[in-house]
Amino acid sequence: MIEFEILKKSRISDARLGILKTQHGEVETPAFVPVASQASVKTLTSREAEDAGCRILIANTFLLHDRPGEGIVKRAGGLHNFMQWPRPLMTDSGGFQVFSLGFGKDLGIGKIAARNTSPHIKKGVNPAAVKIADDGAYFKSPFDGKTIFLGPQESMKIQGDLGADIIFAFDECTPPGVDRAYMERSLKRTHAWAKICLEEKKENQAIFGITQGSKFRDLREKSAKFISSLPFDGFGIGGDLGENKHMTEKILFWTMRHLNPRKPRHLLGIGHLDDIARIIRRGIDLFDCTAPTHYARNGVAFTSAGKMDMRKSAFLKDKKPLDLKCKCEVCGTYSRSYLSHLVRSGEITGLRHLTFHNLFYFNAFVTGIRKKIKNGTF
RNA sequence: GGGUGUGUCGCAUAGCGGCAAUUGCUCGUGGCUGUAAACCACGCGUCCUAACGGACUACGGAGGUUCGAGUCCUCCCGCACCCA
Repeated sequence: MIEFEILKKSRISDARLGILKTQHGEVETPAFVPVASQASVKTLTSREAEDAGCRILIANTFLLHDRPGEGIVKRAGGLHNFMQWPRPLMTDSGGFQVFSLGFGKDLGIGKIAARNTSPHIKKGVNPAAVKIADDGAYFKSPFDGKTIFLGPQESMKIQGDLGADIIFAFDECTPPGVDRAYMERSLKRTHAWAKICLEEKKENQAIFGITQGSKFRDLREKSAKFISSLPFDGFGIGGDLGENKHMTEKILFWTMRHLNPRKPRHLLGIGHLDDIARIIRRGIDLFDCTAPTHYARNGVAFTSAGKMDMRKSAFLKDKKPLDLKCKCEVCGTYSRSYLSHLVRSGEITGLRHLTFHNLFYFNAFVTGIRKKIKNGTF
């Protein structure tokens, strides 16, 4: 199981400094949780992920269930052994795929939608490739089209077999644009599933319950209160987060004060650089995001000088290191020119270098914030 | 010297006489927040238009046939292969 110790609370914000203790070691919080959906931080070895400062990763139930299947992982001795990652691990429940393979795919939107956010998704409407029912979600696999059913029981069984230190309850991650009636019904399901997850999960695993509610204040509050009333080991804040960052902050504000303050809070799927300070100030302890790894593979580096698109030919003539202030191996070794060349040539090593740097940069960024909380300036 | 092919927008390709012309790559621009993502979208002859759209110039070169030619014919040039 886990223990969560809060070492310090900020006086100038809701930020807190803590230590999350698991059977596979400790994580200083606030912490960034890099995404290793298919039991891999794409392009990196597990050792390299550690070298880039990663201390905890999150893998994905739906994807690992689809392939290779949790049985393979279980027989390998669990996820830690399978991927040779000795440190703490989380698994997401598959709830995100209810969204990403469903309305997310249909509408071409993310969790924070800049458009199409009027409440136009009505109760009873289902996305094309996911049918959401009271007992769970019927997915059409994006890989071979076969039907995959995932409900709270299934998710707990799979996550039990995968064997991460911390698992998440199975929820419906709603898209931006659900109307109130849709959200009310969805919340009933997510809450019912939360209780089932608590009953079904393995004893030696910690479980975080997930709050939902879209952008409806009373539903966000209701969900936070309900999930907090259950014996979860921590909380995930999920679902769509409004049409802009201002709304995201409001949603966080409505939610956070109803969550048991002694338990860790994980903001699911949010963590662009300009979000990180804000959400930590709101009291978030953990957050995962695909941005650093995903952008890296699309040629973009995050640096102290801002986002840098290494696909641009202009960088071919730039002999400076990627980030002049970064202490990572990549910045200490290679020029922008070389990295740009690798990216433009489609060399996989270029994607590795950017992934390594981006993770190092994100982790260092959060380490910097922890220091500031420690010395009282954050 | 003889024969058979073949030359299309940077490269590679498609193209029953109605075509600014297919597709892939390159190139350019934009996007990516619990990863369906080393991906996706758009653009890629020139000029005009806010836009629908329009005008010009284009399929090795020069002629020709035709209402109309990248597509057919003749000659020339380049390339490939085969026979001497």
